Amino acid sequence: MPTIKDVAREAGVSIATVSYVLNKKDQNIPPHTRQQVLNAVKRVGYSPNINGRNLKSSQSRLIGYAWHLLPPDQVNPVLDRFAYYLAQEAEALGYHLLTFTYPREDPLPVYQELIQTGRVDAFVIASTEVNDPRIRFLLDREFPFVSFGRANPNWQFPCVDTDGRAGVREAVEYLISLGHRRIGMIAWPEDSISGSYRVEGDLEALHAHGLNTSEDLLLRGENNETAGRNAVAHWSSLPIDQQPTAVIAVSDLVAVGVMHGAEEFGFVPGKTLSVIGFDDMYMSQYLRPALTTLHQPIREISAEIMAMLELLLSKDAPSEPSMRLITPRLVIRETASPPPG
Amino acid sequence: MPTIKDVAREAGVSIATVSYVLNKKDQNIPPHTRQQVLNAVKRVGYSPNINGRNLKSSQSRLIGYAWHLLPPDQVNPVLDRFAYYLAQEAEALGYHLLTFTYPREDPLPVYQELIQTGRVDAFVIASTEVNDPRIRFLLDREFPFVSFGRANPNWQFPCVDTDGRAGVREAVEYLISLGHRRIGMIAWPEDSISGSYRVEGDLEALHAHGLNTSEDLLLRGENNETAGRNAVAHWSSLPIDQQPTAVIAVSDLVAVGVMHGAEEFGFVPGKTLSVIGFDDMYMSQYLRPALTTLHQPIREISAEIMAMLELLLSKDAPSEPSMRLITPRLVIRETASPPPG
DNA sequence: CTGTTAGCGCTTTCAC
DNA sequence: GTGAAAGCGCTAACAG
Repeated sequence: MPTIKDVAREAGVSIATVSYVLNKKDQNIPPHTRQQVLNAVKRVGYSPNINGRNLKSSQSRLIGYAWHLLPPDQVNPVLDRFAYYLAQEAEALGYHLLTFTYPREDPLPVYQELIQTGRVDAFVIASTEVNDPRIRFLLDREFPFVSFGRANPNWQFPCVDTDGRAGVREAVEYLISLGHRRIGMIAWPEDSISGSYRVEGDLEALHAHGLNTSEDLLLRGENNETAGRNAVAHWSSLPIDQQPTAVIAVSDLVAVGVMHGAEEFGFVPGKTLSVIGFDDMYMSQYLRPALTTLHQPIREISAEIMAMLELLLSKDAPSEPSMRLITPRLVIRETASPPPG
Repeated sequence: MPTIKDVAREAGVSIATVSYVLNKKDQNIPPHTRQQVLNAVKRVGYSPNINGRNLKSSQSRLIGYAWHLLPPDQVNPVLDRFAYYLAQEAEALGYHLLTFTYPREDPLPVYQELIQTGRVDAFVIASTEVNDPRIRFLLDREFPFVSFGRANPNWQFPCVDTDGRAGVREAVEYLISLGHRRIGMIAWPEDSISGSYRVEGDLEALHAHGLNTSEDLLLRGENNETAGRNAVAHWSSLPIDQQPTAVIAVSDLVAVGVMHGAEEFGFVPGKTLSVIGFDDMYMSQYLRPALTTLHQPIREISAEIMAMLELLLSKDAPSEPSMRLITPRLVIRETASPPPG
């Protein structure tokens, strides 16, 4: 690979001059010399070596993003798209994404190593949990990062998240407008942070309309198909006038379980039992009936995150850490209709 | 961040000595000095800066992997797991994965740039196509890479692939053993390379048992749900004694379409119309009935690819480019049973 | 306007 | 056994 020296020799100038024209500094290079250099660059096929540049400027122009493979080969259908868009946005700003993995029980050493060796200039954190140790760790070290997802309302850090509360509120309002009066929800365990916001949205809308929010209507489970089926099993055991006619599932995956459970227990999904999911995962459009769901605005989130990151990385005096909530979009397909009767 | 100088000062030795003990060269460092250095390293919290190291050794210890977002937000359910395992394997060998994107119509400039700037030491190529221009490009420049997927039988390059032919052959044999005699297949368009191997496996098994391979049984379409439904629509219009009793779908996504189409046209998926898919995507286990499918051995493939890459990157005289085929595993669930009657 | 030069952090050859 | 020093490719302060 040609270096700056080759170009200098070829153009008959010094390496400094080459660097100047390439970095378009305010140095007044006369057009003639500049052209000479540019020609030489083209002739020898030169691009600045990024390692040399990085060493000099002590940066890496790499953003670390940790991948999360959930227990058994499970991939979060939202996060894979997220990573793609993140990479794309990063590239637009002259960065690249370094994707890495870590043992679920012990993330910190990996982050530590990446920082210490100067591998990355910043991180994007996803799949946050309550009091996420990674966020605490980075905050303590004042290492730049932006998170997709909240972790602790008392910590100040730059963060973008889906507004699950507003999304679910809208979904419930929609069901109410369809005529539903008993609306169930299947949530994640109480320690799930994004799950909690979604539940809040549910309760808010229900309260606003003076509807029943009894315990029987709010069930919880892990993020899998079984959780949905179990919930329907439970509801079908209730007296008929206490059974919900519509359900909000905390994720599309759970919604799939609801649809299966519905069939199993004598409901007609989308007819005698309406369902609304959350995520809009790729398969959801192909389910029968096609799933009405809240679309996670992944693309906007990625863009927003990278914009924040750029700000952090560019200005020396980082402004107040801000938090941006982005409202999911209700995608109306076939699983929500007026209640029977 | 502390540098090697800080350690040297702290330990009262020269930077060379520090480097020697850290790189465990055969230099005979007496245990006492070595310990002194190690203590100093710990005390100042030092890790070698990777940019310095990279510049010196003119490498980056980064593997480039291009992401592929198919048309409308579609993510290949296999490739996201692939990327995860690839990252994991790379890390085990002291590399990291740099994930990048490129415009579908014009990949080369992005690869070119990554090479020229010294950003990556090698590439892993996935989603290969016939005569894949990226492979031709890298071959011409003698830049190290390993591909997941074949491209041209006349080109010599290191490559790992799923043995679609063997997999489909096994699936068809299985259907035959169940008693099926008319077995259809839904393939991708003829220019799909991995699709062609899967078709070969189908035809081989059919021929071996002297079964019908008429044109009506081999249908083609894009990689989506519609392709599966269209195929069933076509078959249901055939005289009953020409309709297949079982179908091999070239992917799980297509298989989903078959299941929907089956219901729509009066078949019972898994009963009056057996279906076997390909991929074992995450959702397949949750379909009703659960999809019998060929599991892509993604983990093994990633490991094999990284092993090949390491060989390429380590030895100066790269051995013969080899090709490894890995046979998918038939995962028997609920969509294949003996034919009716 | 342009060139000389120092130095980013590291590895490694060559001397002592 | 250990250290001095060169140099990887680049940027930028400083001369001239």
